[in-house]
Amino acid sequence: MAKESYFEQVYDVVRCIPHGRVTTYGTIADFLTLGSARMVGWALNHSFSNDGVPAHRVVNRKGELSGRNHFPTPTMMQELLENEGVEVVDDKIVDFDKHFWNPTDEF
DNA sequence: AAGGTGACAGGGT
DNA sequence: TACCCTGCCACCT
Repeated sequence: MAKESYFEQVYDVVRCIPHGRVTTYGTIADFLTLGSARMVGWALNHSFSNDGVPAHRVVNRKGELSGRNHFPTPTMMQELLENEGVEVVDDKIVDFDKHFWNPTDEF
């Protein structure tokens, strides 16, 4: 089997994020033991080349929608989260750890 | 080949 | 879930 690229593995985990849940870059990086969270952020930057990747469910450790500027519209990320029942105020997720999801929880 | 960049994280203040 | 500084690793020019 061909070795998947770094971002391919990140997409695989992001696709496993349940509806209405969110996770952080560091959590994904730690789960994949790929190195640092910056790699995950860089990978999600190219996520638009691959549909089906709910990048809006991935935020930084502060629960802030740090990547909203990379969406077609900066407000789309917040709307998507609120649509899934995640309350967002001032570009930050309310009760972040309550909506937090860990990939190891699925395995 | 070398340096800069990036949707970050963690600890100290 | 403050704010500031440093470390982190792959990709691009």
